[in-house]
Amino acid sequence: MNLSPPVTAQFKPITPGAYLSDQVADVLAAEIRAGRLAVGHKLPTEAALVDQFSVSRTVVREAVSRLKSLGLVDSRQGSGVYVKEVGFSPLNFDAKSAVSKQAVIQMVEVRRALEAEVAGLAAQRRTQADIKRIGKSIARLDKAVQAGGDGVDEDVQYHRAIAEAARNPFLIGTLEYLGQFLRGATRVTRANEARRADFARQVRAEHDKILHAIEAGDAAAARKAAARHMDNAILRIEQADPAFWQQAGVQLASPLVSGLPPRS
Amino acid sequence: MNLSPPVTAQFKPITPGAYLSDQVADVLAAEIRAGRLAVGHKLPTEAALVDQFSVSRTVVREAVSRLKSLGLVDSRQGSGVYVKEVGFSPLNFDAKSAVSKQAVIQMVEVRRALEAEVAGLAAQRRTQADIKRIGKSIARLDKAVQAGGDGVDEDVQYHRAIAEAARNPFLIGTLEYLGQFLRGATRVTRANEARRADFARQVRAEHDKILHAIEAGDAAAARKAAARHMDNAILRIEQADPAFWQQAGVQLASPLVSGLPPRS
DNA sequence: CTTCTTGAATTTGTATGATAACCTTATAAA
DNA sequence: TTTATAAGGTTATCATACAAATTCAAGAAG
Repeated sequence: MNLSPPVTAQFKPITPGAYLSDQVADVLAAEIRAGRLAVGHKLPTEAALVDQFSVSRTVVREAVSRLKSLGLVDSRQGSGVYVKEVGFSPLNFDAKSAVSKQAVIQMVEVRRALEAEVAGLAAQRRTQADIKRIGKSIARLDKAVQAGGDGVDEDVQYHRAIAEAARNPFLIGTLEYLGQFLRGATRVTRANEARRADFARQVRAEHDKILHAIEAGDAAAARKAAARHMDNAILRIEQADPAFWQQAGVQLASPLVSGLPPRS
Repeated sequence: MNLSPPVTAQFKPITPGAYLSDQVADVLAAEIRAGRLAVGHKLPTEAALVDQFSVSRTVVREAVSRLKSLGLVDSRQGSGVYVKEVGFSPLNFDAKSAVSKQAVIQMVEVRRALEAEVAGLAAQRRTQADIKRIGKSIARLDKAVQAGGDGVDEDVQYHRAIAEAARNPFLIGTLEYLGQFLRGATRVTRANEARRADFARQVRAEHDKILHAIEAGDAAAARKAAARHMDNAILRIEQADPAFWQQAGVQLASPLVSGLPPRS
């Protein structure tokens, strides 16, 4: 019957001092990565782990919970916790890369490809509700701009609304990932636009053009409009305040003091 | 005094059906990523969260525990839970996604966008050395096919050679990331191609067309050819052996590369 | 003998209460 | 002003109980 668990002996010093759940989670994660708990196999039951580690069930459960969020295991109520097919190495650009102008432009090149695809798919798959959402997001952007805001958040919302119309979670995910790095640059370029009414009008026109192409179901036009929008974004970045590319570097390069929370 | 917490109102439907801790963790993670819980700020206390979500403290603690392992927060006993300086959260598609036909097609849609961009940029930026490398990779692919191999590795090399000509490390990185998930599907489609000489010829012609457009410096043609190549890939996937979509899960195991977020 | 049902045992999910360890703040004392 | 001390708040851990889902074996039905 008990053919699965390699019976992980008693692997534990578990010293007090550090959090117990951390220690248990680390030990279990190490066991899995070392292959001593092979994929598909069942972990010892919570009760067994409680015994082996001499900790409470609370600690064991929190540890397992963390393994779950690390993607190392899956739990099935009534059955057990199983080692998952170990995931793929995640995509993780160097955060420092995000601060050079060249890197930002390169990332926008990636985004240009994705935004064009998203717009094209959205044109093919959009519903009336999608159109409405996108239109509303443009309205919100206008409102924010007129109120004197930079409209960064609204701009993100606008692009997200289009992405959702494309019905492709991987496109959405990848774009959001890129968005993390481009947020700073977006803020600068939008601030730039705010200073120049012609820029603002141009951006507004670009947004409208994309929406209309999507509404018309014209995938080719939507792709072209979205790509154009990103091309212009690159131009606007290149014209942005050069000072940004210094100060931003400093701000992001500062060694984070993950220890203490800021006293505001 | 209580100047920090943005008092996250009551943000919750929390429907039963899925695990409560998952839902709470998702909501909190979304709040943080959306910036409504700014960095350095303190999360509501466990007691407050219990009230707001109407769940037990067990659930809240497991949810917070998962946020910790995601690197979104840090907790300090006796003080509270604080939103951490969010490093950029890596892109990490669910590995399970790689085995459904629909998901694979959606990923190829992402890849279509990127391959088109890559081809276009390569056409603009290629050097003679690039052309030579790409041509060689095609030759290697031919050789592998004639030798009876599936040519998966050579196919990857071919696409990588083009990507390098685009001179954009982020494009390369994103494509390689996707490649992890699509490797299994690629193997099947190529096996499919190997069985049908007309398919093999078609693929070979597509590869040549991309290369020639890049060589000619015709970005538009290169984009179109690459997109076409991916469109056909989707068609070939749809015609692939349906049995694959059941068994596929088994062979996806890959050596994991310490995907753990840095621990303090 | 095979197949299906049923029910007990197992296992994870959730709820609740209690205690310990640690932190923050206010107050009192020097 | 500075330092101690006390009080309360907050997270960490432990313990217990029940709910929900699964597993498995015994037994009934064919």
